[in-house]
Amino acid sequence: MASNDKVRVRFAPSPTGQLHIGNVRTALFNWLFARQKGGTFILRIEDTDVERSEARFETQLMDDMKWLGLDWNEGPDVGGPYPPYRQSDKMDVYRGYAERLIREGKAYYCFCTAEELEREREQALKEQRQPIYSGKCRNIDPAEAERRRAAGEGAAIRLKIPEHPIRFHDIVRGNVEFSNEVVSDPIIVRSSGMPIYNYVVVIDDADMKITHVIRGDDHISNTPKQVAVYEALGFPVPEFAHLSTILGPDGGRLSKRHGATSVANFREMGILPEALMNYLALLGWAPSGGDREIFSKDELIREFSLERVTPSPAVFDTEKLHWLNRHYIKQGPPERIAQLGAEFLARAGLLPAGANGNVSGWTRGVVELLTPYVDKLDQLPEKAGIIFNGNAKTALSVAENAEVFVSEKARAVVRAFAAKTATESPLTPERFKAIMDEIKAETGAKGKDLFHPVRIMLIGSHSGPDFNKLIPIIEQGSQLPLPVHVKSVRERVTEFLQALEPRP
RNA sequence: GGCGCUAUCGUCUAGGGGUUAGGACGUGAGAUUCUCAAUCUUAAAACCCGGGUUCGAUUCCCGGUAGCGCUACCA
Repeated sequence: MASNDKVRVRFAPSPTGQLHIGNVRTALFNWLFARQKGGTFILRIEDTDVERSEARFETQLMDDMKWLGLDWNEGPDVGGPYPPYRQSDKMDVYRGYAERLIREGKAYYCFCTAEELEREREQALKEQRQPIYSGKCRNIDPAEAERRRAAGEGAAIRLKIPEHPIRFHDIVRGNVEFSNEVVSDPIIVRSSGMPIYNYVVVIDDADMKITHVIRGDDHISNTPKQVAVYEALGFPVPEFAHLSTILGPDGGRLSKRHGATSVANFREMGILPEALMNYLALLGWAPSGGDREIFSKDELIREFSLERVTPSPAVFDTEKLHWLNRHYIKQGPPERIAQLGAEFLARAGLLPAGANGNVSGWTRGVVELLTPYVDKLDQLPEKAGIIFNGNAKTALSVAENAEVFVSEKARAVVRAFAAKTATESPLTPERFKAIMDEIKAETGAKGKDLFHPVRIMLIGSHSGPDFNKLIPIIEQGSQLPLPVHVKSVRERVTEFLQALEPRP
């Protein structure tokens, strides 16, 4: 291909379900390639399977792509110079090309019924033969075929596969060759008149001047058929790049039984789009040197290269995705992370619903306090339990906690803390520190013996965030009108002491 | 069954005719912190098997094995 030819690539999903993680990875690689080359990224909807295609999936798919940050230059919603961008709107075009192929003797009508073909296939399998089409209708005289059709006989259209091996170049895998012995004349138009994927995909790619076909490697065995269509139609054959499959932990194709598999799933879990993009890019691609893991969108665009894409399948590693997500949660703009985190808290009923716009300083503080403890944002409400769900009895019912108070010293610490904070409302971190120092001196407790009892009293666990950050959050929260009341330090202390040492 | 694709730590990968085979996630240990998380340091951990080519193969070639895909009037 001439170097001045503009790169044109496409992502061509079928709107038959949620956007799968493997498919977005394909979309991402197409997009990165296009953006790097200053080319065009096209979105095309492949909905020739009317049985399974649904409009709602098409809308969601676009939303998911936008969320990830993938934008397209041409598509069903934005148009472009080679419309239509939805296959169902293009039936007459496919029909026209099919008629041309028939006229030129490169395709023929096949009158075999589905049942007949099924029987032939079974027979071939039983006899250990290649289950390919017999070619029975290949040599029917065109005039005869036309007559039978006119008489109302149903017929599909088949393409004649050439008598030579079919080879093509793949950027990821090198040269690939298929013997024509194993490729039977494929049906390109059903007897119902609906064209078949392997046929329309070629017409669309050719019509849209696609220069590089980047797609999943489940298409690799279909490629010879498609190359045959290109050649029959006299279209230039594009470059191919077949991306490996994404596997689940058990080595099987990543599917629902492995858990989250769609972009929507990850979004709902509170995976940041930049984390997902970064992770997906690393699944099958690595920069030279291979010693960097963190890539911003711009860095990916700059450094991505199809030549460096690995041909081998990759197991999806949720742990690594979480690691990247934690990284981006920590590194991301605090405003934005707080906003996103607040949405999850609001959804759980902990914050007023519709807290859109900018979140309050307090909410931001809550998110920042809890953020080091989560892999993904949907874990925030549970972690926020230390702020919203303080309950002394529950805390003491945990064996680990109860054990601490077997010690008289621990009880003394708690009593002293209660006495000293009785008049402190709100308690400040400075006063807290001073009080703890006093208790340390008075009771002789220090380190864990000093802090564990207090921590259990305040948040129901002996581990948790830094008191200096925690206490202001609790005290301020207790003053706020929230759907779930945040107990103040005073309330917590009183309640806890009552539970620990009930007094009439 | 046939055809195709693939094969480096548990996982993602870098590398490449001679290397202490590098990085990251995860795991173990240590440091730090009142604790946990985070952070930092550190350790263990890999070239699928068999032939061939070669002075020398993890690397190149062939075969095997395994995994995955295709083998549709699905996409």
